Amino acid sequence: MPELPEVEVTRLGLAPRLTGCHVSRTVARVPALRYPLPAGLPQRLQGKVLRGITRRGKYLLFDFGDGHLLVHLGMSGSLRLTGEDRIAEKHDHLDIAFDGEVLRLRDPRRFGAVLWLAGEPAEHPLLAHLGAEPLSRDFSASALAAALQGRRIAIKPAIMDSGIVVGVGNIYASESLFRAGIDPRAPAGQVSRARLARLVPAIKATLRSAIRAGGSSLRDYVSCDGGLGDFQSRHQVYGRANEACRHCGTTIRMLRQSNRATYYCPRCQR
DNA sequence: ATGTGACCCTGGATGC
DNA sequence: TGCATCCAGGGTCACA
Repeated sequence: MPELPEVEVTRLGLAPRLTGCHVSRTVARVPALRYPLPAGLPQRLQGKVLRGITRRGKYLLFDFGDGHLLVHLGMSGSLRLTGEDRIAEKHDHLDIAFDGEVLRLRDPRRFGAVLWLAGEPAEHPLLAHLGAEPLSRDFSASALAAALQGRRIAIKPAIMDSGIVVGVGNIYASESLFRAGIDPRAPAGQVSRARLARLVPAIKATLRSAIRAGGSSLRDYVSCDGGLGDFQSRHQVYGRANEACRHCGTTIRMLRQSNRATYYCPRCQR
């Protein structure tokens, strides 16, 4: 489920509940997700105070003062708050108890990651080469134009390249290109400046509106087993192959780019 | 350097 | 009902 909006909704839900709380217990139930879990994590976290939660791309960073716990939710991960007595279910891989509330990581496909970062997070190999934050001022038409200069890759996989811009996953890449009226197959380096000047705000607007949609179910999300917001009901093209474009009625098409499904309206996106 | 495809893993949907 | 097949929101890696 998680693209950037889902990760941000998770952060917004957890931060006010957990910031300033002490770790009373940590339980790891699997040795590894994508990577081995940090050795001695329970001992390391014991008694530590959580200073805050930040996000870089789809990575969450839990600041414990002398280091950060990095969490990535992969394709199927979720973080929920639950009671101390709630029994862990299948795929509940990690619990961190904070003064009575338990932060629980569930990830059926185990594509997620949990790492301990002792140093400056931005210098960690997983984070050091990441591109612009899409919701920051740094992500502008001119910055995107510079990053795409001379690139022959199609624009859709280009905006999913985390070295260019982070957090634009498969759903929101298709949705943003629809919103901007750009053909997903267009060579990235040849998309005009005027079109990039539409695409950048389209990405920002798509992500922000998804965050707001997730935000509407925020309390449920954090307190029980998680509604995911209703953004999917607003999808213009994603998952709508052979259905009518909501704007012009043309049949939505699906194709594969870099082994990922791309959805687009051949009339609205040229 | 750049772009593409295989792959990590499990579960749900679909079809026979 | 059971079984096989395909597909999935991410990211890394090997290779052309």
